[in-house]
Amino acid sequence: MELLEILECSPPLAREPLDAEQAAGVARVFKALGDPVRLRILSIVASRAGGEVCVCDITGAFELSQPTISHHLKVLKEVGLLTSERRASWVYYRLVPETLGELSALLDVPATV
Amino acid sequence: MELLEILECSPPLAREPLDAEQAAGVARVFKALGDPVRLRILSIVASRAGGEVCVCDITGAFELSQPTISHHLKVLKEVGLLTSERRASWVYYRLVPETLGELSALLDVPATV
DNA sequence: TACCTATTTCGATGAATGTCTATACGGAAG
DNA sequence: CTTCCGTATAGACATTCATCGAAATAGGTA
Repeated sequence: MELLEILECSPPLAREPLDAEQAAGVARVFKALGDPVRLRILSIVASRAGGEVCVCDITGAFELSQPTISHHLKVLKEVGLLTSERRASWVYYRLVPETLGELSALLDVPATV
Repeated sequence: MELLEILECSPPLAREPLDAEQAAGVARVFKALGDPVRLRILSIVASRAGGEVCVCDITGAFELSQPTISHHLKVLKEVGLLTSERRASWVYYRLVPETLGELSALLDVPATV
């Protein structure tokens, strides 16, 4: 169930085929990345200097309703790409760099030669 | 329209936010990766020593109908992850390592420190 | 030309997804 | 305690997607 564990146990695509369970876990994460809005949200959070972004900062960057943004944040959080913390009235989202790093390693190609 | 070009022009997520056009292009590729069957197909092709895989070899690895496999191959090909070549009666699929490499770079995190 | 085989395309169906509006929750301030 | 602000959830709707069976296409062979 722990997606990060599945990612850690999955070999790079170029080394050996994924089994069904690994593929199912990895696919969940990529599916979360397969939406333009979520990609932009993730890049906003990932590139933020302090590492934290308030939800209100994100909703301001899109023409979408607040619940829609909240839904996308939830999806990114469920697959382990983001975490959230509430402080006072605001909720701050933060990147989980380990998850992103595992994905990057999974796709890495060992030099085309 | 060239997805590989879009990938090449898209900065790593951790460096700067994607604009709408970049996000749309990148999302198409990740969406293609967001299916367990396609991930397994891609890993089969990517890890194959000779670099080439016949469609008949792929269908044998799944419990799915042959047209379904063909559909997934088409999706992977449309986003630039695979290419195909016909020789005699058989079609051989091959990985496009540049596309995978661009994706890996996009997700790369510069060391969490 | 006709035939065989491997592959792709077509049409349909049930499930999943993105978006919205309306509502509920949680903390802060009068 | 009541009200307000920011955020999350619930329900609904239209669209997209994965899968299948059946039919069509393409290469090679004779």
